Amino acid sequence: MREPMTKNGTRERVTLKDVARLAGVHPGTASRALNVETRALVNEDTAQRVLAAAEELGYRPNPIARGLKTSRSYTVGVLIPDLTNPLFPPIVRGIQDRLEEAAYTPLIVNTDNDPDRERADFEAMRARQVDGMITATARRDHGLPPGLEGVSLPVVLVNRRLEDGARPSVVADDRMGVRQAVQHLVSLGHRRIAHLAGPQELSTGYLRRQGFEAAIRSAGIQPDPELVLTSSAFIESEGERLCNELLDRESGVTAIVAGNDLMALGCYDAFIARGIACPGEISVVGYNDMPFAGWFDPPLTTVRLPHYEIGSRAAELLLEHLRDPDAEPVQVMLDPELMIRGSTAPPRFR
Amino acid sequence: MREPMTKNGTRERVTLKDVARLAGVHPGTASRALNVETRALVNEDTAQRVLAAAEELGYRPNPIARGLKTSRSYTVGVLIPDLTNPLFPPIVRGIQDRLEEAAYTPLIVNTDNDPDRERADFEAMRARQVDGMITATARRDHGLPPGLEGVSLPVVLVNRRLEDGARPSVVADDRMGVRQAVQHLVSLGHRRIAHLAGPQELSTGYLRRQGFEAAIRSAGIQPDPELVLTSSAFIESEGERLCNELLDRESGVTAIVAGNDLMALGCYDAFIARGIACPGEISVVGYNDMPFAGWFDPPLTTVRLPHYEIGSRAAELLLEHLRDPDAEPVQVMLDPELMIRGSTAPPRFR
DNA sequence: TTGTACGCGTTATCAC
DNA sequence: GTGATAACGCGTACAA
Repeated sequence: MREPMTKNGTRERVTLKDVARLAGVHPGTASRALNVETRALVNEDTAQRVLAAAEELGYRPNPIARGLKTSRSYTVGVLIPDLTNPLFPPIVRGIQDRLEEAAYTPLIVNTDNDPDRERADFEAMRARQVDGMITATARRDHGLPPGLEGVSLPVVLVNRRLEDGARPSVVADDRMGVRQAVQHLVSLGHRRIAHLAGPQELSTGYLRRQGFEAAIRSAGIQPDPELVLTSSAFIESEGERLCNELLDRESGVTAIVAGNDLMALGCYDAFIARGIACPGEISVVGYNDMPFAGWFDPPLTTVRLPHYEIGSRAAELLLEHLRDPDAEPVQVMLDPELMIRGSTAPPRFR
Repeated sequence: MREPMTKNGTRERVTLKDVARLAGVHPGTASRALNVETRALVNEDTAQRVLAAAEELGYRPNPIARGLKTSRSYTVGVLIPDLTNPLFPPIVRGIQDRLEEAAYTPLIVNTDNDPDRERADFEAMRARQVDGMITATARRDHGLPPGLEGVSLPVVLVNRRLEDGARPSVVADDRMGVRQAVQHLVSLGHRRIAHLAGPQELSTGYLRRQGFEAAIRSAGIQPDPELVLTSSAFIESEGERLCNELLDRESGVTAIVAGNDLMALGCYDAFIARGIACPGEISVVGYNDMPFAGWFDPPLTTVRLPHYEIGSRAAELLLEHLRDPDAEPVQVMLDPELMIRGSTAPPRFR
């Protein structure tokens, strides 16, 4: 396996031309032989010669040059709020793995949920000639940053869908997830169930609240506006604040459906400070099943989302859209699963 | 702000040629005017005309074409084992944030610690003309995948350093971290301290074991080979397995330094199964301070690494190297910090 | 100071 | 079935 070397020992990058020369054919022919799409156009024997030559030289096509010609970059922009939020790594992993199969490379940026930054990132990705975008940001807007709604670039939405179904999207069924949580609590005997909702400008915060209210009604329980509090962010401190507010009202709550796991942890904080036993005196359900939620004290009952699959399906939709830009935008909705652990128990009637 | 539109409403991509035509100059001149480096070569007036034209058309240079010419992509490859390992997101975040400031884009790939895959990814990145690489894989090899050691591409190592200091690197001081853990246990009164080491082919596993043995000796404790067990992976089940093995030996251990937090959790598993109280009967220290380690039962005493800073410093080193390829490779070592929580206590002498 | 011409590595469109 | 050639968008010697 000889490879061309320079004096300093570094491998020169071997180009199509080198392969063609070694195979004794024209570069154009080599290109056709190497490309699966066009291999049929070339003689079987010569094709094999070219392939062998490419193998021997360790030839790797240059995607840059290819992109210049095809006006495709084989690159996909991925907009996520924050990689250190444990929600997103599995989603990103799903995206990457699926994309990689198709020889696409993801360009990942963190927007920190800042619309301005999202806009800037979006432009930057466009400048980099991305073939499409996957946005895992969850603001309840048009899917694209303000002012860019009309841009004709394949975009797949994650965690969010458009009312008019104008863009393909992959979401988990938040209504169903919350319903499972509520039904679980109801089956344990709870009737005074509260919801600490996430921010209503995020689709997740909004839908889970909707789902909560619907589930309460369909359980035959009289909805009580006092029992639904809304946070300004999906964070622990907000969960603690709202939980304290709720407990101050002495409304007889026996169970809480938190907007997500972090807010559930905030409830734990409040319980400890007040000396309330969980699940003895009050039950809590989280949302997301973040890593190691089963190791908390008590182990957290929560709703698990198929994060990895959400990512891989999103990549899949984008790839389909790239193949056939005129295809109908598909809306995928995946089922969540309730993980019953130690933070929920029958209510203790006082 | 008019932009050329096609019938279907999509913006055409505007090229240098369009700008030149509108400004009434030759594309070459437009190129010089647009490029900050060469703007001095062009008449002030014409430069302004070109800039105005570019602005009006919303011109964005095509990095693909530029890269083909300059063989620079303003792109950096980032090799990490697995994004869903909670260790890496903050590191990646640090890398991204710093790189973004310098208008570089990271290309992130997961190697799953598979040398073959790492090699393929590395080649793919090279094909994409990355200007440099950051590898956060921790195998104790040459820094580059086997067979690629001689490649002349700026590379910064994370979590690993070369004996000869041939590549810039950023690491946390594993020896110091383990020493802090051991000293903490010794100051609590422990003398029979065990170490469940990580895989020895990973630099982290290796160095922590070294650090443990050194710390034990400098604490004036007679080293006991019986008390050092080595795992095949940094995972919970391995921690459990080794912990059971250790306890079976009835060696009078009162404290364990686990190779990382997951292995510490494995110890928890073993304790629960055997009805052993932690920290009452035996203490455990983890490593990494993974997210929410303080929420475990008991809250885990562990060694915190400056993950974000590790990432940003690595990016910094790479950027410096890109600016001045002949600069001496810098080795950065950052200090860890012991987080004392609830899994450690004085030994109960039996 | 500006225009010309060429090349980067690849693919597409012609002839042959 | 294969070779020749142009073109993708840009940067840069070189000439003017």
